Amino acid sequence: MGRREQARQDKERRIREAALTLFLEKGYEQTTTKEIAEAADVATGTLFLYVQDKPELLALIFQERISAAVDKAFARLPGHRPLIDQLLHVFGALFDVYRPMPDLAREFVKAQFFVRGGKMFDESTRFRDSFQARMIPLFEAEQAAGRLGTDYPAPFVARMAFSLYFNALSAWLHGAADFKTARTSLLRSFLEIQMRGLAPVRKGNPS
Amino acid sequence: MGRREQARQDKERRIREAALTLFLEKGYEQTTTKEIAEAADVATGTLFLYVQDKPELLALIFQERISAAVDKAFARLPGHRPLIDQLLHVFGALFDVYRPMPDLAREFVKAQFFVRGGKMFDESTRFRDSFQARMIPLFEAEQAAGRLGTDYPAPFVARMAFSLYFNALSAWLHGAADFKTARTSLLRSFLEIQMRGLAPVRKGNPS
Amino acid sequence: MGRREQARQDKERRIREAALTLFLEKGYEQTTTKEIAEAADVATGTLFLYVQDKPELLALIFQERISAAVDKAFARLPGHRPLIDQLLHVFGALFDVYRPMPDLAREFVKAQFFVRGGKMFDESTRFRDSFQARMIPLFEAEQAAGRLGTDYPAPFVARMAFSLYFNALSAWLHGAADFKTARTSLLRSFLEIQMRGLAPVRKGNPS
Amino acid sequence: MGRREQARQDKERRIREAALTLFLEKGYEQTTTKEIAEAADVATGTLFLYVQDKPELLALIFQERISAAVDKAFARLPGHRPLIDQLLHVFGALFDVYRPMPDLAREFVKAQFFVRGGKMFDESTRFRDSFQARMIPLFEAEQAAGRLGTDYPAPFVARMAFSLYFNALSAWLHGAADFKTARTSLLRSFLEIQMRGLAPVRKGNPS
DNA sequence: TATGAATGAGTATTCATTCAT
DNA sequence: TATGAATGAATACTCATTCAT
Repeated sequence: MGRREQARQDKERRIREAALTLFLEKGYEQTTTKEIAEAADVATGTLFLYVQDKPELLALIFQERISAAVDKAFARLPGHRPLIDQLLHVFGALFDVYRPMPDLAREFVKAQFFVRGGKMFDESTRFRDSFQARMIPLFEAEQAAGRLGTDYPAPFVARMAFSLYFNALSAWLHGAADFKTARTSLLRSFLEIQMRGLAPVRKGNPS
Repeated sequence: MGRREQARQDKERRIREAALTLFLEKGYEQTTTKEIAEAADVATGTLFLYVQDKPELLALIFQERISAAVDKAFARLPGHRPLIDQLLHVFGALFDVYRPMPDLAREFVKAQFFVRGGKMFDESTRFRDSFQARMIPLFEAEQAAGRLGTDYPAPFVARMAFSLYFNALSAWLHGAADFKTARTSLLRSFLEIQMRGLAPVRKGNPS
Repeated sequence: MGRREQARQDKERRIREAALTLFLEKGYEQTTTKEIAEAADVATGTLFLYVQDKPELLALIFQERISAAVDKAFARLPGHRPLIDQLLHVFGALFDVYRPMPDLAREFVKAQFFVRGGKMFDESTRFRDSFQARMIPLFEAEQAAGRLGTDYPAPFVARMAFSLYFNALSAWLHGAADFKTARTSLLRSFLEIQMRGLAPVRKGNPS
Repeated sequence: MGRREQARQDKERRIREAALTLFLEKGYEQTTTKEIAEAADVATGTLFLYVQDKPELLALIFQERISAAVDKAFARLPGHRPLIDQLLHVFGALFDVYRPMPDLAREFVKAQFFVRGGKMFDESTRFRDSFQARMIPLFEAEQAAGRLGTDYPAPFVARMAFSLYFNALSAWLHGAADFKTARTSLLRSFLEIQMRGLAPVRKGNPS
């Protein structure tokens, strides 16, 4: 029971590590699946029992990190601080996952963004959905506290926030902004404007 | 003089038309440059006197349409209506360019978005810049009229607006929203929120 | 006792049926042994306890049918009719086995005809031999009755007849003749000529 | 003018020779197209400007030889001798083409016999047709001379003769008969029987 | 008998692009 | 300008078969 499963997990770990090492060393395109299999000490065919195709190796690498980062970010959420800081805290955690490997990150984002259909598309959709789902309560709480208007439903708000994060991330990945600018000022400005735009309409507002 | 130039333009037109026809018929990847050359009735090598590489054929197809659409959109700008309607008018014109060929549009966006360096990257950057430059006056006018705050400079505002447009477009291209929803309600909501978030802080506002 | 054996036969039947179904549905090459195993509800490895390799699945399908058809054909041999009708009766039975699945038949014939060595080659040789052996008495009887010359030994005659059958079959399988033409007129003509060519030299024949 | 064409023919020759050499050295399957290209001193891609696929390299090798052999055989036809000797003369020429390279011949025959559609299928059909067409006059002459019956049209007779040749050839290629037996006695017997079977019905024959 | 995870061989072919003419 | 023959890089992935359990 444990034996079989353990062997499996061990193999997957070796594959993941070999892929990461080689991708960082030689770049994604320059690395062949055969090399990865060799480095992981499995047969070429075995690799494809663990992933469906090469791009999925990227997913294998990032999804684990992203999951962990998101879990940690939500666990340590600075709930006493303004919403915008909480958002920056969470999105910043994502930025930090990508930071050490911008080239690979670009490949990963590209693969997720432009591949249609397939396991990877599904997983990326699932991630986005679940991520947004975890943000919704934050917006709902803000609405309940009267600090956020209710003209737009919380899910829509979450989605837009994610879009803004994605734009800031892209700006960095494509060289339009350096990491710090993108992660801090660009993202913050985007979210500030969004939050302001969603502020509740004050009663008795002099027109 | 005109003779030479005319022949040249005629060839380019044939190439552009052949490329479009074949791309729509068989898809971008499935179409070979040789086929396009044949359909355009030029030699294989001649094709590359008119474009630098295959992706540039996509650009050839879209840039012309986009330029025309943008020029027309700005020429017919409904200046008397609220800014948001003007923005929707302009961005909507871009949506309409892509509408008849979503698959090709996805390829084009992908090529522009994820290719780094090269003529195409430059042109795409130039387009974005010039497009945003044409929007800046709109925002400046709005600021001058006191309908838009000055916390954020107009260029930044224009850039964010473009990002929101791009997100709405992507939502359609990736099947997250149908065309009408993306072009109309999604884009409008995004921009509404942005505009509200950028509203000037009213003086004498009771805090 | 019966239990074990019955289970075995049941599995083989399931494998045979799954293979046939899938081969007809998707074609021989397009069907994987894994799919067959799944459809037969056995493990991938189990399949290879029942056949040695993939081509043998073809044999499994055809040999059963062919054996039955040949047995039946010889059992119902129209012994009172001319030899040529008896031959057509027997060869026709083979044609009828292949008729419902020409594509698969082509694969089978190819595998038998061009694979050298191996179990399948042996079985195919054995089949041909035994089949010809069953025909030999027919020719011998004809010779004994003085209706067939004795210049060529009956085994040789049987072999040539089989060759002619094979040619007619091939003509159909390769599209040079439709089924009916191949099975009826082509085969009949071939055999008629052969039989005439083997007619006994009449004594006292005026030269 | 001659320059271009000459270069082309030279390249084709080099490819053909390289292919033959390597096929004989290492076997058809064991030889890679890349090796052939290298040996012929052309780029890998260039190879495929001269043939459509690997099997066609076989055709390139054999068709030239076969054409030459057939032309020569018909040119030196022993017209004064019995038809059967003329047939053996022609078919024997084909046997002799294959003799020095039985393994390659088997591959070639297989490729021709079992590939459906494509350039090779067409060429093989064309060859068979044209070959049979050249034999037809022989049979017609025989019919005109009253040495061959007219029950079966000459084209059909030619076709059957070809079938018999093919069977004898196959017998050799598959090890059922050695070369000499197949080429001489097997083929001769087949044709003798056929010719006798097609002998004219003698008038005034006592029934 | 049965399982099913693991193996690993194995290369023809395309096609964007160039460059000698 | 135009031609079109020539170039050559470049690898992910399948799947029949095996074998440790």
